[in-house]
Amino acid sequence: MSVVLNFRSHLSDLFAQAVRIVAPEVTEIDIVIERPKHVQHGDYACNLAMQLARLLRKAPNEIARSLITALPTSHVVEKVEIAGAGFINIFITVAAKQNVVHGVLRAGMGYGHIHLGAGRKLQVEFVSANPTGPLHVGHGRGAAVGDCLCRVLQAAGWNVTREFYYNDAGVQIDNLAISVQLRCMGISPDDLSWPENGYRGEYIADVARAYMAQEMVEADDQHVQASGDIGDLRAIRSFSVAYLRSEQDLDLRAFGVNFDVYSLESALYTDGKVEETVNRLIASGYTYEQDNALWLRTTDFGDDKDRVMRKSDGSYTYFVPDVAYHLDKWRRGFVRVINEQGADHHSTITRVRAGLQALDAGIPPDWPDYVLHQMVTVLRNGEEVKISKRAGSYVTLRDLIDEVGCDATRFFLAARHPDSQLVFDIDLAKSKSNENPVYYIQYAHARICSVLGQWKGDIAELHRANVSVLDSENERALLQHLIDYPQVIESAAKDLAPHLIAFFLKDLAADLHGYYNATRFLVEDEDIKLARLALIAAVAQVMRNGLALLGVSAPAKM
RNA sequence: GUGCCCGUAGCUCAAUCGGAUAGAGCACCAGCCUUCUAAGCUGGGGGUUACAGGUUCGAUUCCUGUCGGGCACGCCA
Repeated sequence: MSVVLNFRSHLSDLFAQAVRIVAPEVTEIDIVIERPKHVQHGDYACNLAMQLARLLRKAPNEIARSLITALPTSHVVEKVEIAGAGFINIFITVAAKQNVVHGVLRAGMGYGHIHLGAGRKLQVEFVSANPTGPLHVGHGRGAAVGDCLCRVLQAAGWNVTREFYYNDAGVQIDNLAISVQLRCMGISPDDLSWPENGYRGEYIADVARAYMAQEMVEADDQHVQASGDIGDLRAIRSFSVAYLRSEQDLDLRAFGVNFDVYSLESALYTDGKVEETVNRLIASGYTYEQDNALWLRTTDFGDDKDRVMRKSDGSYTYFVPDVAYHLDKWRRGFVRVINEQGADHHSTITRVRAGLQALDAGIPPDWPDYVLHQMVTVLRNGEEVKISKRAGSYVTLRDLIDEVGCDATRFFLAARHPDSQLVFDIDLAKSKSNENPVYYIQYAHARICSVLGQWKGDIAELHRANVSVLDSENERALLQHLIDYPQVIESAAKDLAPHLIAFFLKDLAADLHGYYNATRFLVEDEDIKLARLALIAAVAQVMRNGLALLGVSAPAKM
């Protein structure tokens, strides 16, 4: 008897065959196999009969009966029932469910990996903070969501590239260079001569000190030696950018986020890609000159007004290198690109897509994809920590990692739907108590490790456990969770919603704690003992796999 | 004013391309440690899914409007 690990796709296949017999004229129909909320509705449910009712002009119940008759037999199906308005409820045999324990133990770290992406090239661009200051909580959310998304998509079979884009060529960088230069000259933001657009944060003084001390900084691909020459704005500029990039890289590394590719806006200029993009846009006929500037008719592609490409001073707006950058992504062969950004950048979506359409390069109109996360507010001692752009003060990612820890910070930032505003309660994230979901999950894993450690047996023995004795309510619930795990990865990957992993793990941990309290594992009966240990070993494996997707550790002891 | 996102238990949040009786945690109440980690478990109360319509077998989910919160509306990024 073969072990079926993915019941949903197995059932989907069975129903597809049934449809070919019952309604051969219907060729295009989505077969939805869902998990009912209530146990009396079986393990899986199919609404096919209701979907077909209108097409076939027959009563759903009648269609359901025909479908069941036409359904090929399967050793994993215990029985099927018609219920409600025409749902077909499917009950899986207990033996098939119990076998998932062996499936998980055999697959190990690979359990839950699916082939949705089929090895296709996908790129996620995230964080992409300007090198003008330290990363703050908002960037942290982008880093956590983006990185977890990458891990989920990899588990779903995509060939994922993590990419960071530095806007190191615009007006903001000029402001940065001037701010550092002023600090080098001993002028502070309190001074009346401090420019309106200057950066006021204390970190600017750190950059200035390092520059004056002729320090050397390394940022990924470059080494920059400070000359200490106050008059050399270009030198100050490149040193400042390298310095802040290097700081950001350290923060990200401490956060467990590693990028495969760093792209620099400045490189798009030096490589001629910006110029090429401009020429192509002009050639496409969507541009025009007005008010001494060059415009792109983005309104032809759904924008609410046309956008300036080349300013009256001759330089380009940020949006031109953005288009050039995305054309480059397309040429690098990414079938799918996902840009994870703060929602305050949402207006760029229409613009970038419009620019790409104007290129007439065969790029799909809805390419690239976007995941936008909403704002993060930070709570300390029950009060909101206000950010002050004027004073340049805010809660940095580094502060959070130092104070709260990497695990809790990642979990809190990734465990909510990106679309909803997030309140980061520092005291809650720090608390080592039952209020903290991170520890709740990790504790479940540690408890299992502790039991397995006291057993002192060889894990390989568990592969031979007779799992047919696993039939209590707690055991059934845990088996079902193990079975659901690959499906959760599929949902998270399809919906670009990594927070689903966190909720799954909370549920799994709750069931494990319940089981732990209700059951003794190290009992006399060898069969029962091995079966129970095999089950919790499989649970621990899935917890490790799931936590790995969040980038959160799975400690064996707490 | 226009566009996008959000509105679910007192609080923080879920809800499987529209599915069957909307779920967790916290807080509150009552219990469980001489037995594998009590950072845990068991039970209890708590809802007109902001509001009003519409679409259909069926709506927290889709559409329209109203109210409330956030963000964006630059030749900044």
